[in-house]
Amino acid sequence: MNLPPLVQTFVLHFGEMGGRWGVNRTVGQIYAVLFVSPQPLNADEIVEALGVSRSNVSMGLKELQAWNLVRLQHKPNDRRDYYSAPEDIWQIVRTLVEERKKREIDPTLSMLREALMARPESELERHAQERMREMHDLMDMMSDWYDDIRRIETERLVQLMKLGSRITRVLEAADRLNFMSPRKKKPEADDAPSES
Amino acid sequence: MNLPPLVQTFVLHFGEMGGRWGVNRTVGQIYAVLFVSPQPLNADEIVEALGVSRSNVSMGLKELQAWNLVRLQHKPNDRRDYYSAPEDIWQIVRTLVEERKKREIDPTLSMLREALMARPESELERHAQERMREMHDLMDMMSDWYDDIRRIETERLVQLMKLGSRITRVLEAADRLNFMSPRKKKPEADDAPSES
DNA sequence: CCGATATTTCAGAAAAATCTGAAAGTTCGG
DNA sequence: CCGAACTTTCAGATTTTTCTGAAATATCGG
Repeated sequence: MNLPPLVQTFVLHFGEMGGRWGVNRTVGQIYAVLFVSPQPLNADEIVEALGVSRSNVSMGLKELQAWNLVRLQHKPNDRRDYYSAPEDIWQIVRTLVEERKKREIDPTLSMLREALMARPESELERHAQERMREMHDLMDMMSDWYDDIRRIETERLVQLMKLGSRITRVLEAADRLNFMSPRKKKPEADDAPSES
Repeated sequence: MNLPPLVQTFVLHFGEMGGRWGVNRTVGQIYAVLFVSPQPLNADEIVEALGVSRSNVSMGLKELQAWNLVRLQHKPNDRRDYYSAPEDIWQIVRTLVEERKKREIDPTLSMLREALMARPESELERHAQERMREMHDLMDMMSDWYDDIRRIETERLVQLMKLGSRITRVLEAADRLNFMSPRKKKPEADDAPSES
């Protein structure tokens, strides 16, 4: 591997982490190199940087394209393909979340939906199905939530995150202002309208 | 494998998914079985259900304990260990997020912090470090955000999720009402944390 | 169409992970 | 302290995943 130590540590770490994130080590390393590179790189430059085989890089780039994590571009008078990671790191996060949802959540949701159609034949199955329903409902709600907030623009998202748990105070205000649809919250002990 | 078809599909699916989530197939399957089981199970019952070796189950259960995903309990007049998944599915989600953060985010953050200390020796390193800083800042913010919202109680979280993107409307109100006071800077590594 | 340049495919090699059975370890009542 | 009932450990077998080199395929300017 032919990289300055600073970059090498970063690349190796992403290689390791890649494993936990559903891609192999090489794919993780390729992405790390692209991420820190000031310009787009072609496949041979990546081979040079990482010291893995050309074919391995080719497969890795293909996988990164399947994940929508890299952009392919060309230089004038150069037939080679050049790849880069998006400038905007928030865009990267969005893509990552989107793709992981597509690969993990969506298939699980559809498996659960199928399972919930079946008619339980025993008490054991009845209980199992009950648990699956809980899981389905939770994931379904998260899925809806994601579909909703993914449309919020980045700056607003940052604002929300910085607000953190103080959001709940805002939520109390929301209750009072009836921002929320049908659900009604039980009022706290309040001195204004006391009966008995 | 000795399970009703309904449950079997669920268990096999979680075996597959387990791989993507940093645990092996057997661990995923064990958890699936515990999740749908009406009572706690002992190791031999799991062996029976999944048709894998006793030692494999033993290692799987050990790993699930390392993830804090199972509870160990005992029955009167029975020396065997009985395992169960928590009743509360939200508790399961919280644990999963907590542990995944611990294993993926935290190590990455500390690698990045290290890398940001180094002095860049070239333009290439300078740019790489710049990108790492972007990544660090984003992850750090998410980490702070998580530390903050994890303390919100479940019911409130559900309320927030149901609110979805309408939260931005509330946020506009927040701007006007000046809810956003200057945020307390998080304390640096300090081993004598004071009560909230 | 040719030859040069570039990329992809893929069968088998290499490496990594998972799983197993046997043995060792632990804990208990008596 | 013993033996029965359980659990854990671990070296090697098995399976799965990853990686490579060689061959095939594609694309371009001339």
